Amino acid sequence: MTQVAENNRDRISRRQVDKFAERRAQLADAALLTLSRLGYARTSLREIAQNSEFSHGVLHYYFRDKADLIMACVRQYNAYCVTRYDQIVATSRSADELKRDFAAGLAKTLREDTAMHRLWYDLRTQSMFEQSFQADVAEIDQSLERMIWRIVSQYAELAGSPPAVSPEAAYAIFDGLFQQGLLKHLSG
Amino acid sequence: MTQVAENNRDRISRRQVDKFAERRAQLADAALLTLSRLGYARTSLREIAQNSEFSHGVLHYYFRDKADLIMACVRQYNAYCVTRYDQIVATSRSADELKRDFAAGLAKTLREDTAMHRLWYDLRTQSMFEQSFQADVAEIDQSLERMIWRIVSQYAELAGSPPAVSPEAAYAIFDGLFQQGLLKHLSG
DNA sequence: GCGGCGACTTGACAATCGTCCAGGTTTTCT
DNA sequence: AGAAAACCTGGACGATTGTCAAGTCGCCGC
Repeated sequence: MTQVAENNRDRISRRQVDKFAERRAQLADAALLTLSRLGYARTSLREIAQNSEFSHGVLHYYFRDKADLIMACVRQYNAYCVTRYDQIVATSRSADELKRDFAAGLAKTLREDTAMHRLWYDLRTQSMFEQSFQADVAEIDQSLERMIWRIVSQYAELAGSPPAVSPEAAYAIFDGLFQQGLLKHLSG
Repeated sequence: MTQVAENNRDRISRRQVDKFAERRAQLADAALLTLSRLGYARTSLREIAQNSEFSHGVLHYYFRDKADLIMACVRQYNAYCVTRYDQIVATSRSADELKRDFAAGLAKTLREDTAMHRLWYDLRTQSMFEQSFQADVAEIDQSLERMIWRIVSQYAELAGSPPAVSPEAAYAIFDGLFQQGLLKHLSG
């Protein structure tokens, strides 16, 4: 175990978790920005640091190695987008309204958070090659599936008929449509 | 223009296109193998050459640079998979048979060509970041869309009812389902 | 059989990568 | 205030990268 990791333990035991975790989150945010701009394959630790207000050395003070940083980014992304449509589900009064609001929400985030979405697809694809990413990516994928299922089941309830597909299929279908939309949007 | 590129011209004018193109294809094949094993982000030219029967220098003899090689790989992949299901479309006699055979074909290639499929998703995602990939990737995507549409429209004809969705949506849906299947298959 | 050209190898290059460390600065605690 | 811990910087390292030039081998026409 590295000295940094041991220091982390000490900090934790001394109730300085907050500051440490805050800076980790701040650095992970900066990393997310750079990653979404360049993609996983072209992002270096120095580039990440350059787009933050710190030097490149600090990254190994807060993260064990590059994989540790990337996974922190993935987890941060998770919190970032899971609850995005719960508001729509809660407030919609009819099936048509839900469908229209959800479609509008999808279109809006596809337009405004383009870079972040393509980063998600990038990292998910990386998990097909790098086993260490699989667990975290699968967790995010499942939470996205649950999010879609909340929409679909609420829609079915408002429409008065049971959903036609399984949660897995529903998520896969919406994801496929969204990904194609993203591809088309990025090429004009 | 590099000297290599000028040499290419000369070779072309001397009707030695065949040998040159053959070796290019052979090297692109070796590159596809390595790419599907490691993914775009972790594949180096030396690694590609090591998994072929040549040295690393030869790659710059047949390809302008790394991007040129990667794009040759993408184009090679195109020919590799576009006509995969045409046999099924041509021989199926009923809607149910078509559905069953197509599903079986999808499942089989998902199992047997796993690495190649994840490479396709990797390269398609890279095209979201690297503009130089966009044109070729979009062309493959469209040919895949046409392939799916041949299936869907044949199915609709056999079933005696018009297709329920557009070609773009049909492809996006099948692609989403296949990609989820691939993810699940790669994690167990 | 010999000169020249195409095909390929080898070694080197500058750049960049992740990682680590020595030291300086700031904060915290007594 | 002074000591100790925490935080951060900047440079250095070995490895690896894409690229390229010099050189070797073999084949074909003259």
